[in-house]
Amino acid sequence: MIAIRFPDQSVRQYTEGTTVLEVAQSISEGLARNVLSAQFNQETVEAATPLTQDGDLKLFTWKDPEGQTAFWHSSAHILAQSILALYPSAKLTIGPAIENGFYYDVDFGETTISEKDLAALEKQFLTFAREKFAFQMREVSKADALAFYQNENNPYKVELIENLEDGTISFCDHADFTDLCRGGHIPHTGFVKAVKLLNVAGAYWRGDEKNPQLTRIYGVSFPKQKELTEYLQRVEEAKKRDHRKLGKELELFTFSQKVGQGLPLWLPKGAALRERLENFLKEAQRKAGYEQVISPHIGNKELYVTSGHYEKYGEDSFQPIETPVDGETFLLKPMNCPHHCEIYNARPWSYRELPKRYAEFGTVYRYEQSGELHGLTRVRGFTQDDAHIFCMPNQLDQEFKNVIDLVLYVFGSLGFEDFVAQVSIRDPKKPEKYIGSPENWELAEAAIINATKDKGLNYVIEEGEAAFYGPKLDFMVRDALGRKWQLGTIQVDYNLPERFDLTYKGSDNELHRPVMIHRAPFGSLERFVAILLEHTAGNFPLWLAPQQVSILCVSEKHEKYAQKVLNILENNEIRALLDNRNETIGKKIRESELNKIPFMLIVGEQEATQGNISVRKHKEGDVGTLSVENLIEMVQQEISESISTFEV
RNA sequence: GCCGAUGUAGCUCAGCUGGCUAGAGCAGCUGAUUUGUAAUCAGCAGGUCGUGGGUUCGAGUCCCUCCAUCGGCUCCA
Repeated sequence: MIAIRFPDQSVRQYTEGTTVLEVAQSISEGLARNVLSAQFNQETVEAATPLTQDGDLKLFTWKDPEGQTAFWHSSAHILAQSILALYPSAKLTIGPAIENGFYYDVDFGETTISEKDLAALEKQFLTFAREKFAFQMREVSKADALAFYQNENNPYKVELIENLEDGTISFCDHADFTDLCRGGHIPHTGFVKAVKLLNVAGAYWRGDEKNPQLTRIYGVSFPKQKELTEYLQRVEEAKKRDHRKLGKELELFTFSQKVGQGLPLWLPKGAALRERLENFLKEAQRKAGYEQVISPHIGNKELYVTSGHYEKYGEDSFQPIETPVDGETFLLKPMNCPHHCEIYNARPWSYRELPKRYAEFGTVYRYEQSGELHGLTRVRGFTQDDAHIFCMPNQLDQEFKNVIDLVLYVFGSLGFEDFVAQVSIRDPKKPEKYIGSPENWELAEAAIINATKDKGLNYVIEEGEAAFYGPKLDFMVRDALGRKWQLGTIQVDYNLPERFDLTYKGSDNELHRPVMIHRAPFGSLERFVAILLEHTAGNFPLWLAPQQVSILCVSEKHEKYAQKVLNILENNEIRALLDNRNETIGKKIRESELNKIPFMLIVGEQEATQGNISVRKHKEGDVGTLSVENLIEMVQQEISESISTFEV
């Protein structure tokens, strides 16, 4: 007999060799029907796995992330089987479960696969799924595994197996289909009742641009048709919050082919919104001891040679600007740091004067590859809410933590609670990507991790995500479709101070090297506005709304009174607009609602005589008749509730 | 940059396998109407069908080039 302990700490006895599924059956038939996968003593096991020793067992259903992973992983197997059924000469590579579904990377040789081909694959997929083929794991020797794929003439699987240890290799069979696999399947294919193959994309073998490009087929599957329908509806809903769509509808920004791709044009409402964000941050930074500086949009090539940016990005940048006579070379400013280093270098500093905190809304230009441009989130010209802090090494920890506070204040004020703090460090396998000494890198990485820990932030460490000059703490936020974007960033840099020979005179009367913190709470105004749009669906907090109030005249007769109301609001710093067009009140309300204007004031005969206004709130409807003074209080109250001041 | 898809009026879209002067709604303009909580009515105007080439008696429709956009990959100082 073996003793199996469950997550609720209860223990049951079973005969040795009882399978996971049988254990589930002993608890309830319903559970047994729904078990997708399991964990035994921290290891992933399958429903058919016999248990041969005492241990902890966790059973996963569709409600558990582990259950979904097994479900989608298994779906990838069915997809691969379907691909081979329809394209016998296709070569399979890898096909994992992902956050929302699964994919399979396939070398189709000369055949091109397009989205038109997915319907046939889906049909084949469901045919196989309905057969209820059981997934069965088996151990294979490395030699046998290699022989199997050499026989299939599949160099990709051969390469994968060559990198595996003999004795750790397993295959998974279902029906007559076999795949190299570590395990973690649902009991049989019949659990998959609905599938949608979403799109095809090119993906480089092993994620390396130099390797051949494979065809990736993305899909998502569910235990019930209804869940698939709901999923697709959610995606459709999310698309309505696409910042590109909202930006156009709300007249915030636009793009022009004549101006150039990736170069946003801010319309008046968008520019005003952006200006308010800038002022909001400027005010907080003023309190936090920052000083505003201004630097030009171009810089001498030597500046970027010194910083190391030229060597790293020169070839892939906008190409140099040559002057007509002197033969000098300038570059469009791709980042502000070198300029700020030279501002620091404008005079000698005493340790008594540090830290220096130079802030600038600096517009920079980067030649992003055309395929990478994406609305406002990835552009070729954008404005960073940049600042550089020059401090003594013993001030680094406190300065870094102060910046964390500032970023958290900014995120909190704008409702970004769902961020991931990501510590971006070097890729240990690619030291050639980074400048500076390993000792300084270790100092910088330790500084970030310690400060982040001390602040009690939950964080994840991502290797290979550091900047070439230093590690970062990045604040990642998702867009409407769940894609992650870096907004806020804080970076520790020991390298640029050396390259620019930055110094301060210490109490010992010797010259010392300051440490530099690069930081941008928004990241860039463009990307921040984009993500803010997707989060709010254009319903900005009142203090940010391009237009806070619209005054709607019932008829042109009441225009004079409406004008008076408008003047009072404007005198109280409320952004209001008068709609005195010859249209019905219903139409004016409809348009104000569509424009997501927070307050609508209906002004007609009654209001003009009584000297009050009828108030309607966006998405909420009629809130009754108020005096103008009460309305002003209401607006001011809502503003002060939605934004707090920054306390140092 | 690479893989796949898309591109018709300011916006959202229709236009079947190539065949009359390319359609609709909204927005715009003109006029009527002077309106009470999500679209008043009528009329008018608006398109070199992304660009350049080709096939054809004939191209919005088929083929190629380029450009832009969308979904991925790679990249992101």
